[in-house]
Amino acid sequence: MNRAQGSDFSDDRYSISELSGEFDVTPRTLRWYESEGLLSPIREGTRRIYNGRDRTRVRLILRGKRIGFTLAEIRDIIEMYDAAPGEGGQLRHLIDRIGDRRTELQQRRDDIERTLRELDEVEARALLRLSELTPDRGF
Amino acid sequence: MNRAQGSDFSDDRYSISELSGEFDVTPRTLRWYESEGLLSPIREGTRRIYNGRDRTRVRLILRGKRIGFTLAEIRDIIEMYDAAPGEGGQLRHLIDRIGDRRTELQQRRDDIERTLRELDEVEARALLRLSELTPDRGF
DNA sequence: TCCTTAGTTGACGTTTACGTTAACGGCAAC
DNA sequence: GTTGCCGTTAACGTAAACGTCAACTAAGGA
Repeated sequence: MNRAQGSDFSDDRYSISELSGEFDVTPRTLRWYESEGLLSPIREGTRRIYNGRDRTRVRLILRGKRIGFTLAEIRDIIEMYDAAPGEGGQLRHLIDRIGDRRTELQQRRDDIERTLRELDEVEARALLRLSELTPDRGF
Repeated sequence: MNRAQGSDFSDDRYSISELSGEFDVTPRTLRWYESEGLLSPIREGTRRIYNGRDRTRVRLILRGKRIGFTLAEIRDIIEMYDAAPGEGGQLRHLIDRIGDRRTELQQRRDDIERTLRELDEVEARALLRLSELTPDRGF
């Protein structure tokens, strides 16, 4: 297997400014995510050291934000990602939670596609009016 | 054309409690949307009277919120919907704005689909572990 | 040794999108 | 005429997600 290359290796080391620089967020933001239980960098003395797993999580967090989830929801989703094997009841519960999130996500996706189609219409009308305004002189 | 039926008729009349009840938001929320320039019900004395157009807008607003837009962004989008015919420059500007929003929406949709696929994987692993836990006794 | 750089912990400030009283107005019913 | 009921404005409160200092520390160079 091919070392590094942005894959999720736990022994990669990033300072807070490296990681915040890479994702274009402030250090404050990463500290906030940590205080909300979304990241848990190890400490070296007093300083935070992030690893590849933290880096992956930051990516997931930012994607979650783009989708419109709150940090609490994002935490909930990420926790499902690395849920321990667990016993039967827990597994069934996990599967239920996944189902709920899937329903939400599908709803959002449908909302987005409806909006996209509406924008298509608005654009089509605008293009039509534009073509009426600037008659085609056949160049 | 077929009267009423929830279509966008401007002479439909709704009180604030009717409209808020229908969409399961509080009156305060509708007043807030008005203060932010998203709704503009007429007044009868001091009371607000909403019409079919307002009703449609509430639907659009709530959909925008589900997608994760702020009210300012939603206002921006809705304003594009009923942009006046306009002259050439304005039309071209409108078309640019539509392009920007489309890019955003597509990005969000992609984020959603990535997340959906990840949840599928998590679910598949959970189902597998579950099946290992509860051996199929062939009933 | 002193300086710079990078990082730390508070703690208060800010924006968004409402929630929550408070105090009042109008009108129909009793 | 007063009791509800629905509505109004005004104003302060709140949760989320950071921004923005301030004051301090620790490590590494010149």
